[in-house]
Amino acid sequence: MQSDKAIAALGALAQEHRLQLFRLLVQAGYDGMPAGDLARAIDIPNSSLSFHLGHLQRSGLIEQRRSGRSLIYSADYRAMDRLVTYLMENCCGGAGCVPVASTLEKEIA
Amino acid sequence: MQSDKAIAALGALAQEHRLQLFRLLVQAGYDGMPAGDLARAIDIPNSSLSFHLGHLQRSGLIEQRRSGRSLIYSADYRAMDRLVTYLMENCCGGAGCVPVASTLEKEIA
DNA sequence: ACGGCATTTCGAGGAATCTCGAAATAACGG
DNA sequence: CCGTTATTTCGAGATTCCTCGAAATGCCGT
Repeated sequence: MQSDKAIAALGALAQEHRLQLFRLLVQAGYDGMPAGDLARAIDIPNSSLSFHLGHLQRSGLIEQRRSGRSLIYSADYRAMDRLVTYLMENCCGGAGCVPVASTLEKEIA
Repeated sequence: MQSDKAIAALGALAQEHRLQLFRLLVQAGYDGMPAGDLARAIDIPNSSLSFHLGHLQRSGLIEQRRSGRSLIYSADYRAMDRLVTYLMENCCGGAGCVPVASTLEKEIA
């Protein structure tokens, strides 16, 4: 994952309503949830909801499909996987969130 | 970790310069780096650098200590660990969003 | 084709973010 | 003390973000 993609994903999650939405969709699993249910669940106007869903979608974290007159949103687990992997590899010093071995030994010594 | 802390950390990393800074500090290990070196490394004015370092620090991702006339910044690996843990527990459907983790550890070993 | 339901797009206002020069603070050496 | 170096704070301008009502779009049942 390139850092600009990571920034887009981080920015998408760095907002109260969007993080709430994404967590709901993660819980909902592959089936996802229709927009209406989401709006009701977090109690915001439809237009605001749509703005945030669009943001999450543009960042690649969620997907959209149609079912009748409802649009169903679902989390893209692979995108989230790529983000977490990016963070672990680039922002955690390699193995888990622990600095690289050399500096770690220095700290312990 | 509560979601408002997670949002602060995500927002702090969701910016080109700040992500760059944090990655540099992760690489630098516990020793960290002085502000001047950071400004030179990513080529931005000192006042902008200070703005972003302040942001990262307020979000809890980095720490500051003084050494002579230099201020040394270093990554707080535990904060990053908490963020990644939060994402895995709340945004990855429970059972780990990162099947590659095992292969990563293999590479390091 | 028409009416109604689910959702998005548009537009505008207000808030927050980013940038950067200039002035202020802190620490060292002489 | 004074000058120099390292860094932060202040202030203003430009840009982006968030919100939400009103209008538009898409789909379905009749």
